[in-house]
Amino acid sequence: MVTMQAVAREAGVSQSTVSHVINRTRAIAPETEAAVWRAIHRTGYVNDSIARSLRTGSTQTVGLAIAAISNPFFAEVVGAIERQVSAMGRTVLLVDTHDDPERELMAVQELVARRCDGILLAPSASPARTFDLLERRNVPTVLVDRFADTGTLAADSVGVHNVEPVAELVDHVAGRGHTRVAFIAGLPGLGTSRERLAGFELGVQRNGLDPDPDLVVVGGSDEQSSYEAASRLLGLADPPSAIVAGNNAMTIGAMRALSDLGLRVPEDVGLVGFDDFPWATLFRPRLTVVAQPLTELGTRAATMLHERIADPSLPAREVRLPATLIVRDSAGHRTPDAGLTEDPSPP
Amino acid sequence: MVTMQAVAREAGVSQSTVSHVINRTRAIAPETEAAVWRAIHRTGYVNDSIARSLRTGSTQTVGLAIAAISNPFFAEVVGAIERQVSAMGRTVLLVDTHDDPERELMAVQELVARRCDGILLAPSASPARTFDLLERRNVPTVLVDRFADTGTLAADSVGVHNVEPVAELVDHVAGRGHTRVAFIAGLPGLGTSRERLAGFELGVQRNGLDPDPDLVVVGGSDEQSSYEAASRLLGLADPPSAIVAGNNAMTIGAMRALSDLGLRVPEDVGLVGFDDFPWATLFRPRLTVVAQPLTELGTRAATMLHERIADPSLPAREVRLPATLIVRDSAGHRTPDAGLTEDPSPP
DNA sequence: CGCGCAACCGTATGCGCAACCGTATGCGCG
DNA sequence: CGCGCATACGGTTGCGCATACGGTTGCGCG
Repeated sequence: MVTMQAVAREAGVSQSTVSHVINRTRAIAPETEAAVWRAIHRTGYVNDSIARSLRTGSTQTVGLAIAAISNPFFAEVVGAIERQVSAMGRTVLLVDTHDDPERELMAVQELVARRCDGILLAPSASPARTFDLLERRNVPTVLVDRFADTGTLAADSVGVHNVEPVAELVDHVAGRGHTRVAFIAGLPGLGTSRERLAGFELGVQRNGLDPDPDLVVVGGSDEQSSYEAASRLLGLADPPSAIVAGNNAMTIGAMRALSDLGLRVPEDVGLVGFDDFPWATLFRPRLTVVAQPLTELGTRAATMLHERIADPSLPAREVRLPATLIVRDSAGHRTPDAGLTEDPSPP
Repeated sequence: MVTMQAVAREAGVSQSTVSHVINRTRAIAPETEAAVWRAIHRTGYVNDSIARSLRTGSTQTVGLAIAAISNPFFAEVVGAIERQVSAMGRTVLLVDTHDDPERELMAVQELVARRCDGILLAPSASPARTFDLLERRNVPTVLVDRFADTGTLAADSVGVHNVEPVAELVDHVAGRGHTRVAFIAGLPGLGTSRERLAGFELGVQRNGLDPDPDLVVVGGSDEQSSYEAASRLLGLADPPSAIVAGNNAMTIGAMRALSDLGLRVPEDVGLVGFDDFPWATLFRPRLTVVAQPLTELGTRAATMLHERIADPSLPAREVRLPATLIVRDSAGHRTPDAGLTEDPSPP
């Protein structure tokens, strides 16, 4: 272990001078500084941030607690977060909550124990105890993607508008002539699930569609349970003519179910969903979806956390980014409507 | 900040007893232990791992240095790594190398400074200085995805076979009747680029295809430069009738180029690539590709690092996982061949 | 020539913890 | 009764660093 002591000995100065050279924290004679740098390079010294952290109380670290890192949706957000956090001089500690309140609590505990300067969290369905911990330990916190009732915890939130975009998805489907439209909802309790369901109900209402409660099923936010939900939907005595799915995995699940049932999209059943896909234009059918600004989501979250770390007394802020409807082919062609974003990619 | 001291005071014992209770590191009288735990819960104490790390010299942390976290390929690997690392009681520190030797060095320096117990690295094209650092600091290292000459650094490597699978890709294309087959190669210097190019050349040779050097172009491993490479290829006086792309992003780039040129796949030009896609079966055309076992890649890498941390004197090991050809439609239908994995998904 | 002040540098301390070492107590046994 | 040993616990140190504080120069100026 090459320590500052060793460098100091090598350079013929005291350990404190080495520290000051490294941190530019007081005036140093040019020759002295040069000697120190030379010694640093000769010895291959790397400043030990563990010791530094213990001393300063700051780890220059940000905790990122999310579920399903392998979901391409989160992947892009994570990428943007890493970029921004690192640009602001910190490092990302990555933990997976697996969308389970218990594991979320443990994950955040881990981050707290590691003295992260702040935490980026995509909260699970029951984040109360996690919020408790965060508040007791005064950890600057920013919620990503999902909104939640933070109680007395002063945390910022960054996400997209969910209600209106899903309603617009329903508008679009209705405009294509569908009247019995179903919704595959996400994991109950999640902010996004709640809001998107509300958006669906708003859309059903304002388009005068069939409000049959049988048309709303819980998809559990993942592909498998959505597959089952869609199968159930299509098994109804009076099945829907179109389906709205609450996120990307559920859209795929529904897609597979339709395919296994020998149903074509959009000829037999319309299918639209929340979340766009990388390379979505290569899909057949080309899915009509609501797309989120993933990169901005990550960047904004990181920036806001940065600000909150700098001033923890900041009032809680809520940022809603726009989610935009991307019209492609999967809702059918019956009544081409106008005024919407048409995807410019090749057929 | 509630420290061990505070807990000790609260419980009426010494700080050292609190430490021993927490770490189960010596016998404690049941009542004493209970009192300590009670004090811990009352005060909301969380063991400070910064201080512990300084003392023990182990951070229970693993550094993960890769490029382009937002690439779905790496996303799945990262997910698997996080799962495995966390299962083995450590936390992941995430840094992005951006595939640039300079930034890679800084990223690894960062990880070393944070005293990671070990490092998982997807090496850039010129990793020599990074390897130097790793060796000087004796950091247990495992290379992921890309193989590289580690010199005197005793690092393990985990990746897939590249040569034979790419050659099989060429076999397949040749079997479909193509004779002028082009290759879009990845960033020069990357182990994967080198090996896949070798695989292509092997395939060209053993199938007696046109060895025209103009048919091999550098795609830079990303979508944009592959787009340009593919455009150049199709602008040739005697253009290829099929293209093999070196990774997923380059396959997409080529796809877009063909599409913009008004060329259909596979009718006008055949296109196959390395790396499968999530939801690849929804693509039209359904791409024939070589798929990597991403989850196993991550899991194995994490496990091997674990073992190397436990015993740093382990000899360097190299693990090659199988990459399997998944035949779909994108190379054309001229001569259906047999004996290969047929993708079972719906047309 | 000597004082003051700036420029430069070293000494010493403590961050919170694990672990070494030492002490106290109780108990069995010769 | 006293020795030896096991059990239970506390005091103390030092991990590597940042930083408060103090010391030592050297130089300008009256």
